[in-house]
Amino acid sequence: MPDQFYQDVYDLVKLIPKGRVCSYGVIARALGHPQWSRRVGYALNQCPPDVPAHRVLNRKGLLSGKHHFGEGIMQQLLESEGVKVVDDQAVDFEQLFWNPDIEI
DNA sequence: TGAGTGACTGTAA
DNA sequence: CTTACAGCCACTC
Repeated sequence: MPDQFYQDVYDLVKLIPKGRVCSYGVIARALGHPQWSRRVGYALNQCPPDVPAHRVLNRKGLLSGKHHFGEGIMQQLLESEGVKVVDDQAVDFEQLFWNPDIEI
């Protein structure tokens, strides 16, 4: 049976604008489950090709999932979209942050 | 069934 | 401001 939460995660991540970033907890909260952040990570672990999971970071702006993308792939994707990454962290993370509750 | 692990977060110090 | 701890859910062995 399809997992609706996973689908909702994918749909929301697809809505993240190019060059913007978001966090697992915010996505979980936007879907009505503030404490399912770890589940969001598992959902993104399925990693469908049409889901820009590289725009999803942890709350510190750290590229938690870079290891799952491959060596340097996640950072390279972010850099190509204009998001500068230094020491596995997004520069101006707060400024680039995309809040689905407000900008949806 | 229970223990361990992980792409997390909020709060306390 | 950073670091440390506890809580949270799902999956695997």
